[in-house]
Amino acid sequence: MHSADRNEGTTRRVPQWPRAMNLNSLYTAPILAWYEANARDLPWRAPDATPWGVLVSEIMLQQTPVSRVLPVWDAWMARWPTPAALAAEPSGEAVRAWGRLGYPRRALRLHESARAITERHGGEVPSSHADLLALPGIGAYTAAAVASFAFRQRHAVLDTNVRRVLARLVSGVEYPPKSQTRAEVELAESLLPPDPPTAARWAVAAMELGALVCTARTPRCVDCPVLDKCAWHAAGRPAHDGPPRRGQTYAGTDRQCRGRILAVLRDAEGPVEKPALDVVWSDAVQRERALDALIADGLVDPLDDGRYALPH
DNA sequence: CAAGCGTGGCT
DNA sequence: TAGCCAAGCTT
Repeated sequence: MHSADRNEGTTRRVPQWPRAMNLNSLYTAPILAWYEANARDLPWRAPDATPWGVLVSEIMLQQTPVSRVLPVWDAWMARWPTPAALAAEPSGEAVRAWGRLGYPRRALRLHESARAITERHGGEVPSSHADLLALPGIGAYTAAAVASFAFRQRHAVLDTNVRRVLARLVSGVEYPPKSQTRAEVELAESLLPPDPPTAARWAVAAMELGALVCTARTPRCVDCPVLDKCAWHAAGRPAHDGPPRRGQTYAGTDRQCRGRILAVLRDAEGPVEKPALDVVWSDAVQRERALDALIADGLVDPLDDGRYALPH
């Protein structure tokens, strides 16, 4: 059993034929058609969604399921319909509105981004990949996603869904490598339709296929529009070989402790006394370490009077 | 570059 | 049930 397309090295297959003739239309046409019929009706995909709404959704969706993002996104956009509206508030309000989405540093960075957009970009979300990438909390994926979804530009939008789809469809393996490779980026770029609006459509369609059909655990291959072209399916859907892919325990970690401390501050109307934080975690050493880290991260503000609050 | 960073639903 | 997993980023 040889993996035909493992590469990772120097031998990179460069398409010798014109872009419009290469693999891409083979995969893109059926997936685009599938998307037209099966796309979820998400508010940040609505025709009247703003670039700011798209940006907010992308940050919230980092490592977080759509179902949990929806209500928070709705409330967020109602309260802060523009970057300037959010920028005018203390960062602690962003952290509070973030609720239980998790990874609350995202809220802080989104607030920082709102201020940067207001100050450096006249209040308009920038459209260039480079300008987006320069904003805090925005990496390669999110910059490409916003440029593509909000501004209909042509970018390889390579998230966990797309990486998995391409791993199966083209490479014939169940899961992509643990960390993104150059080869994956080149593959994704080679599949991009030439026309920017179509490329943008393809980007969201490939993601949606990964989210709804080509899922990590139990793929619904019977519903797949490119099953007949899928290398993984053709190979008999071989199981992932190699070391287990993850393993993040949560109970008892600093993360859980941080979460409990921050929850107290989110749910409080104003500053709280130290004992109110102490009761949420019995191990004092770990608790103090977590609190110090929260302060260092800017998520908690230690007041002069000894109380604690969400940041300004 | 591997590790750290929340939370909850699903199997 | 206890992992596995979810539109990643930063250091």
